Amino acid sequence: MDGKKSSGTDPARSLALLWGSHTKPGRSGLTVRAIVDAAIGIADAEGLDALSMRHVAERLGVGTMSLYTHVPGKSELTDLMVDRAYGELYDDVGAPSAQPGGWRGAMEFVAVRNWELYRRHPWMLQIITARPVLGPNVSLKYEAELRPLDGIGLTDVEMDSVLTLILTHVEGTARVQASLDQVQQDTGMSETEWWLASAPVLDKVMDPSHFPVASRVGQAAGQAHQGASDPVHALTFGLARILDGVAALIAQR
Amino acid sequence: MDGKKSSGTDPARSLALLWGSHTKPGRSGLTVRAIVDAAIGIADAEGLDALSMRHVAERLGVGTMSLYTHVPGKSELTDLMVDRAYGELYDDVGAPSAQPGGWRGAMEFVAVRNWELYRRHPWMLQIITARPVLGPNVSLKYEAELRPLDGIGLTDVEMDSVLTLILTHVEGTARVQASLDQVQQDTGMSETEWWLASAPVLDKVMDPSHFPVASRVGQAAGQAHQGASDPVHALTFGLARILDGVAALIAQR
DNA sequence: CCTTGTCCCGTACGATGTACGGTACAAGGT
DNA sequence: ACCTTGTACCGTACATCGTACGGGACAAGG
Repeated sequence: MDGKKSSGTDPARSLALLWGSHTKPGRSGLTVRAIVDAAIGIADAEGLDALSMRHVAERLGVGTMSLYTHVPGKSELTDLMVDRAYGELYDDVGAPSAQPGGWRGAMEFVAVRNWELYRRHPWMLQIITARPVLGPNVSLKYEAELRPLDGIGLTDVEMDSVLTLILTHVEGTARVQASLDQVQQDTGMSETEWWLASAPVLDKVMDPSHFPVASRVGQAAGQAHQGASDPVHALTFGLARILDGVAALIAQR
Repeated sequence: MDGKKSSGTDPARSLALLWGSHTKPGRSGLTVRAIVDAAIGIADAEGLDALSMRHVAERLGVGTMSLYTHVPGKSELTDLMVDRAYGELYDDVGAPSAQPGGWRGAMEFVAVRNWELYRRHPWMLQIITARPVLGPNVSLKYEAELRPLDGIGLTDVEMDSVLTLILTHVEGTARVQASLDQVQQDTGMSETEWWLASAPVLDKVMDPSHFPVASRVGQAAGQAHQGASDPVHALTFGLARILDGVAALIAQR
């Protein structure tokens, strides 16, 4: 669910680029690595909307079209950015499984690490929705995150399902968090400010008697979270329920 | 996590538009309702990327800039589209709570209905990531989905948390499904075709001994799902775990 | 009949990704 | 040492986007 096609029509080309060497310089010293890092810098600082080929080229001091010598197009560039960013996740493939607290502790570690990564690079959430980027770092991440689930009574397919469930949950809540940050940055209004500006209009236009449960619960939740939504709470609450559910699955064997 | 700012800087204006009358025609017969419906038609048929103001105007046989008389900008238009689409969800506010199977049956019903809605209008997933669209239909949806959770031993805040958890899960899996469909449409390759095209390159470039668990589990999952991922399975598996977790929360009271 | 306000919309501007073709450099063969 | 060939670089151009601006035309109130 990103914008245009998420990658060129040729998977072989994309894969070769992802797994190939990114440090071989052209005659002006330009490398794939440098392009990707510049792009990540821009996306981190100014958001994915500000990421344009012209902008990247300008930052590198090269002509815009020179980028196309090293990267087939923008979608391949964003794929490269995603794989590179996922490389920040774990120092070691064994990091999650080395965590205390068994599989549950490991999965909480995985969730937190992913959450923090998405907070650092919120633009990732606008890209990864499409077909997974099968790069080297993504593969390593998959291995690292599966290992703690191995040998605890789940089938291979269930291991994949559980991991997918947890990662989908983290992505979903991180997406909400990122959106809140973005709206706040765009409008200059904090979550509570925006809510305060909306409240009088809502009161005038919306009759609470038509929404008895919604208005009661919305009031309580709004008060508790100091805003329309609290992604951090959603993350931890949801993760606890999910892990309880997985534990139940394991126990019933 | 959509593109630009998700709505104008003025919440009051957006809310007034959402809750206002959409059927009052201008002197050429143009209405907000007609604009929104035309936009939805385009997004359904050609995707959100094909949705442009020019395109909408052309379909309605009016000048492009005439749209701006009725709608402040494109982001407000997409907000209107979302609220309108959510109106399709339930015929009656009591529909979910009238479902058999208690709260669990009701929540399964809610999940399936949302899932089907997103399959019908996949473009919604590219919009709703930002701050919730506080329109009339969204409010009604919130009420309808909260009711089955009322009076089953959850606090008000927990009711909101549980619903958020379920909806986030459905959105996340629906997003994957939508992405798969989009990639398939863009490239003309089915999931399995794409995988077959990638496999030889991956074999050459990726050493399975470095990813023992990942390659074993990936193999098993790929075989079971006939592709890199199976969103329908992810939806049902995840929902079962989540509801088990919620049941555990209720039971421990 | 004139004034005023509102609706309609043509033109224009600054973006975007990238196709195309030209230029200039580095390496290999003689 | 010179020529050939391939490839890296990049300037220009095009189609597309959202929408700011201002002018023209119609409806209603005085």
